[in-house]
Amino acid sequence: MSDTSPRIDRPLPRVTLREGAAHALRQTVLTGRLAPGAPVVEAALARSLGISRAPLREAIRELLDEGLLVQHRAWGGVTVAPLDATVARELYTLRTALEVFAFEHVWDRRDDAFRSALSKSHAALTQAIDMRDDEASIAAEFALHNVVYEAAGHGLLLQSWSAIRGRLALYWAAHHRAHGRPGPRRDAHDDYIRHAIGPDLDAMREELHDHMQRGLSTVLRFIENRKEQAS
Amino acid sequence: MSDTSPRIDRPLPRVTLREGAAHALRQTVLTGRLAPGAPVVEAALARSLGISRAPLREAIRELLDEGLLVQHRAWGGVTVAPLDATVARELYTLRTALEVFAFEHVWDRRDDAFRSALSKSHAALTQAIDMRDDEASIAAEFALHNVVYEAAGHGLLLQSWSAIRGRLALYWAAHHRAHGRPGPRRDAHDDYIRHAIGPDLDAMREELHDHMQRGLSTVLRFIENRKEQAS
DNA sequence: GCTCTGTCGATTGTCGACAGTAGAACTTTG
DNA sequence: CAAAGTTCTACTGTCGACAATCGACAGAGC
Repeated sequence: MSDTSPRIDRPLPRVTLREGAAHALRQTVLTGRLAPGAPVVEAALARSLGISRAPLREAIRELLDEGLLVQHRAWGGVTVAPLDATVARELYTLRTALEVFAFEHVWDRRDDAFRSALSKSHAALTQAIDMRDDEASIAAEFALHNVVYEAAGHGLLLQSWSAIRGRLALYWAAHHRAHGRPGPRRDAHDDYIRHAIGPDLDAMREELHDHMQRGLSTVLRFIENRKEQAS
Repeated sequence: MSDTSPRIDRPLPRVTLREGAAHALRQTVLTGRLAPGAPVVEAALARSLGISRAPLREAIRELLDEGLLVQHRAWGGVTVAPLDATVARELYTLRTALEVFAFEHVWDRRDDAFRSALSKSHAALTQAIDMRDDEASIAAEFALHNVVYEAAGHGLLLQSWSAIRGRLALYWAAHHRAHGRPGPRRDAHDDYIRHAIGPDLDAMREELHDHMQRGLSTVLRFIENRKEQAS
């Protein structure tokens, strides 16, 4: 029983309107077309997407769980999550813990595929920075860290990381729009990669704390500037 | 401008059908009235709850995010999450990391209120075990660990813990129904409390790893027995 | 003038009905 | 009898309309 049909890598995603709406809404938030704090009105949004409110509501619930939208109480309406220094600090401290955990898990299982994926994504990040493509830089940085989380082979960890990643993207994207130069510095990940491939796990732990601390400082400075600019 | 109106403890909860349905469905899963692996059919459930499918669907999405339900693909139908040894291992390893993180955060801020809440919930747990009230034992153990997560004052951590807690409850509840004696051993948390109040953070870290390892072993044994019993 | 109350418009929460899909049951065909 | 094709059915995904709720505003009463 040979199959004459061409091999398909994976069944193409039967996309529902809810999934499409969630994706579109996510992009709208991350590109800032809906600014932090802006109200999200169901009827208007549904009309603009050309769908009914039912699937859109489910998509909104999805983004609420991701932390990109917030709802204060029932019938209160939902808004885009505002930028907040406390949340930013929590993002980076928890992210540090998760990434340390990821490295502890992957450490003894690091193979050539891991090292190659790491340096490959690092090269892509460097190139994106060189080309002054800020949006690509952000995506590349996510991809770089994603390599580690994927390699850990820990489903629950991956899920927790995803929950954080969404919020993080919100801050980076806002930063990106505010300045012309939003992406990470060109050499920001050199030490990170070096230690990630190296032999010393403790050194990697320390590097992670430093790396995150630097990232957090940048975000906090941005938030502070933004606040006094608003006043 | 003194307020003459009577003091109200808290604004009465404007509960929506979606919230009510989510709560009811969660209880149904955790009490095993819907066993792991069982299909969840919208129309039937909505009828039995006396509501329409729209709010129920949103409630189902909520439980999907909590990991209590799973959906393989669109139009595939959702089922109660099955018990799985790999997921159990992930639950306990990640939980260890989170709880270590929580203690690191709270360590220098431990005050009398913290210590009192801890010993209080420990007493409640011991009492529930003595009274052979298994359901109360589980609730009390959650409450005990919750004290730590709350005290850490880290919103994002609390959220990650909640995501894990739901799944954990699924395993504990199944274990609870299978055996007559499901709750933790009477002295299982003695060392935990002692170190949590004590001066040595490193000792607490080690105790956490041991504590979780013991819990994981119990759950894994249960899953294995369950599997061969099914065959 | 100030406070309270009733009303209105806008928005969210809910409903019943319809359309589309996947899998089971059945029929056909070699 | 087995394999492929064809209905059938139960279910999920989607829709438009209705009901409940909130915030703002205007008018009544003091």
